[in-house]
Amino acid sequence: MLRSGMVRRLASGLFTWMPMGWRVARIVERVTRQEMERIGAHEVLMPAVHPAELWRESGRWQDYGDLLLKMRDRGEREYCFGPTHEEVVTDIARRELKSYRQLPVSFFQIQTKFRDEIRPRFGVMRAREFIMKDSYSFHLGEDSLRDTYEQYREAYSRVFERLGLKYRVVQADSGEIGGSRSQEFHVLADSGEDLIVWCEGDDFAANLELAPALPPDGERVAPGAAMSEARTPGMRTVRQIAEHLDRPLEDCLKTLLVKAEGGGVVALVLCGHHEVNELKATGLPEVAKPLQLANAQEVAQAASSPPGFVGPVGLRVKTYVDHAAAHRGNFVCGGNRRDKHLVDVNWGRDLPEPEAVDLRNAVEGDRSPGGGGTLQIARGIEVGHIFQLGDKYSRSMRAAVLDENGAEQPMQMGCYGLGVTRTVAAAIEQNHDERGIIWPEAMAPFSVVLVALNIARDKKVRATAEQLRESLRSRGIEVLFDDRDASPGVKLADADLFGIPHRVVISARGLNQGTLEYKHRRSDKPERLSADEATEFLQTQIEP
RNA sequence: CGGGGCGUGGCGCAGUCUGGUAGCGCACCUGCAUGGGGUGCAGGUGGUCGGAGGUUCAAAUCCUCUCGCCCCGACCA
Repeated sequence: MLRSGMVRRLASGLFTWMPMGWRVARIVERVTRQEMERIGAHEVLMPAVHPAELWRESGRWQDYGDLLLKMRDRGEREYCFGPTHEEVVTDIARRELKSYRQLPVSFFQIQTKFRDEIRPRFGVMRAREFIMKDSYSFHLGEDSLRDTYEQYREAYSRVFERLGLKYRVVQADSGEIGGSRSQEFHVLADSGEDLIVWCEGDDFAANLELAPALPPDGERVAPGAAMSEARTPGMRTVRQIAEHLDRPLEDCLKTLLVKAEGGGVVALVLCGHHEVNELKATGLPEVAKPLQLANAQEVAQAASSPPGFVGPVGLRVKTYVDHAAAHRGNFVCGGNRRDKHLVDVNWGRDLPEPEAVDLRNAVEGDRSPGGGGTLQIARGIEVGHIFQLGDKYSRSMRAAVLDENGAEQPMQMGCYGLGVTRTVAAAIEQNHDERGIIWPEAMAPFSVVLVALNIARDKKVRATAEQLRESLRSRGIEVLFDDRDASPGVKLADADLFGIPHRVVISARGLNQGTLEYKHRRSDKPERLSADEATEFLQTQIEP
């Protein structure tokens, strides 16, 4: 949808913002800036290029990995193009902030960042160079940090509210930036890269990777028929097994062997229809980080069978069982022998009671951890992320103030990012149809588009259109005036593509009856408008 | 990083296997017609065939090297 001329690609992950797109980006900037100022944050502009020594101090010269674009100047000094500004702002803070009386304080900037993404995709959504509003706050004590964090959460909510986007705030993993509590802001869109989970009945909302999957309610079904062996030649996936044995997928347990910390393997058992959650799995003490599947050799050694036929019965490695799998009775699982599975297996009868833990991704319909009902899942695009960093950077970079007792205390820090350019892309992903973009009123590059048909030849059309344009402009309404000498089809199709909310068509046909035609981008039935009252009418359409 | 694919007028592609005058659609320019959902007819402009080297009488085409881009994958038995 960005082919509408909003941006043009220069190279992988690099885009030029063309006039129409840039207007929208500036609207996002403006709204964001206003909300930042409203909570008392101070705008600054930090360098885009940072000296290596600063990043070595925080340890992230290494930790940030290949995402960091590194470079040298003529004197062979090392630099990076800033992907984020914790180091720089902490350096400012430790020079400028000496007393608790200067706190709390927060700074923000709207800056171009660069992250050397492994694989830039989805156009501007995951560009390498992008514009971000980033803020940093400094505090004495965690209470103050929490207060400011709350203010930012509300400010961000107001930004997305004002832009007219459907969004959700979810609990998030703080990843490599570090720190404790963090939340993400997601614009809901089917093309989103992230899965987010929430419950309408309570205030639970989280990124899928963090959402707990609760144990099922009720009693486990009682054991039935005795355990038996089934032939399953060449069947390596639970789906094939379920179909072959005519059992529901939930009843077919899969056993994943993953590499263990310091060698060997660990077994993870899940229901066939569930997926392992990497964050949860690597949270187990024995499991190696990052999560890696065992290779065929390791599988053969541990289970005396090829991959695909591994099961928990008689398996002599450390085994963790997901709550849902531990709750099943009379289930199917691998037989630890080539082409064999076991049927009607029961915990406590055919093998010991399992060590049940939360291993899987939550699925739609699961019980909410908030207790208010069941979970819903949707795709989202992460457009904002707020963190309580604590003293991670202030300690490693020695940024401290004196408290009221004259004792030196590392400052508590928060950081808050909002992707300006990504928000533009996300808005389009959320609001479009087969004809093009449908901008929310607040984000539209123009409020009104005037489509003057046959303007090159029809003097009356031109005069009326120009008059209307001036009259709208004088009232501060942003107008896009299509005075091209192009066929009606072209002009109308472009008007739809650009997604400007209010469209007025001026044509000879209408003018003969003294009327213009008005249509909202979301509606499909045009209405007639007397030429004289057009300005008034548009103003009332736009104001509310 | 691994696998696959593609680089030929501004854009999208054919031509490459089998070496021999570089082509098509769209866009652009000119003229005429048309004028409410990407309009028609006619005539035009525009190409170091990604780059370098090699084979050959002759290279977009064959060989070697190189650069760029796109897609998929990076583990869920």
